[in-house]
Amino acid sequence: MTTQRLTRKGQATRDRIVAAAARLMIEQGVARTTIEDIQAAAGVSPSQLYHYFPGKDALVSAVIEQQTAQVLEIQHSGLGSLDSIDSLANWRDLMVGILTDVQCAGGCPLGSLASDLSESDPVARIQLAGAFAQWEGLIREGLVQMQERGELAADADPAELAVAMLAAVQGGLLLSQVRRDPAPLRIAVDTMIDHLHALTR
Amino acid sequence: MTTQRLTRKGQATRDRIVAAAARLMIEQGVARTTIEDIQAAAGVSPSQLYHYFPGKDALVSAVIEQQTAQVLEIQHSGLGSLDSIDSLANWRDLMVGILTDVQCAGGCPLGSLASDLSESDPVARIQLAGAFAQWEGLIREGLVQMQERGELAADADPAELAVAMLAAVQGGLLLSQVRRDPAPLRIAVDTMIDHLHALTR
DNA sequence: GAGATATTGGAGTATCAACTCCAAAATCGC
DNA sequence: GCGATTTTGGAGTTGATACTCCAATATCTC
Repeated sequence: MTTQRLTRKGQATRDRIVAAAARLMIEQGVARTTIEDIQAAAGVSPSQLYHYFPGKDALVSAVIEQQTAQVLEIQHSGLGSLDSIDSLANWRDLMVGILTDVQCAGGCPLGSLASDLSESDPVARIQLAGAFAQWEGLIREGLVQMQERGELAADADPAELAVAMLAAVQGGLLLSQVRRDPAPLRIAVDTMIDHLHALTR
Repeated sequence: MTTQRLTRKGQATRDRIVAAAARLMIEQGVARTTIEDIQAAAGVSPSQLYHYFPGKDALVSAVIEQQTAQVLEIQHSGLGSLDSIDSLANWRDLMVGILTDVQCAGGCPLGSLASDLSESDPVARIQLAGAFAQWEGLIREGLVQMQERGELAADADPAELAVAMLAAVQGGLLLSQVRRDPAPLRIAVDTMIDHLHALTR
């Protein structure tokens, strides 16, 4: 009902604010990102920002929502046709490529926010737990499909393997971020792919 | 030379400050931790804190140094006798136990600091990269020993496996922190142990 | 195109956080 | 014990930050 109270121009302004906030919060952390930074980056005045968001918390929530959608979208485009070891390799290349494009800066948007907010914002923590659950679900479904097609051993546990794969992605991204080198992500994911491959025999 | 200018009492005060700063910075993030918070937690006055540290940056550096030593110490006690798949299982239990003790709060001290500081403090990033390199080296050496004893396939690559294992630990800790559930860490590390086990055949 | 509503500009405020200063007290070497 | 040095107390300063307010303007609906 309140959704339609936004004009086209208003929606554009709101989007611009969220995009600027996301970039800054992920890049330098939520606490280090000031409202003034966001205003400058989005090119808006204080009254504009507070017209669309009651405060910083609401902005954080909007950023998490937007980043969740974006990450799941990318995952979907990479995992959409997950039906073989080869497609997993493509998926790895997709992530390594994105990471290389940004010179390994920022790590995983969701991972960074999770590490940043888990202990200081319980609401955000739960929101992020949901995001990871969706991501994990996407991976699990792919593995189940592989299993149904006989490309994965029948006694393998897709649920556990999905958790391990997501952990490899997150841990690999963190190590790559710290070292400014895409190798850790590539190695971590490759090792998990090898593991799946071994389970196929 | 300046090292001996610290009295026993002074050393105790300094240690108290670092311990308080470490707890707060890891728990709620560096930027959210104020000097005043640290003063209160350590029971010291502003002049005391600034007597031992020129500013917040120096305090961050001291915290990283202390946490690195502590994590490597724990790893050493768990990895010291790394000579079999069984000892890896004990190592996993050690980490899961520690995580459970703190109700999955905080994640990995080094991982939290790395995610927090990588983009905003280049000096800290390099310091943390060194810490992870040491940790990785510890794991790698264990795997090399296993390989020499024939408990790991000769064509396995201990260097890559060590990176993958560390990524599994970091990713598992992050997911466990977000979900407040030790299972992801356990599953991620177990999956890597399974992988090593498979490579033994 | 007129009126209701959404959007915007920009000055202002109260609070908080990092850091300073100087003098008093405790500690150490001899 | 005495002098040099380290350690401590606590008030104060400067700047930043989240958020407010109100009037002016643009945009939609009909």
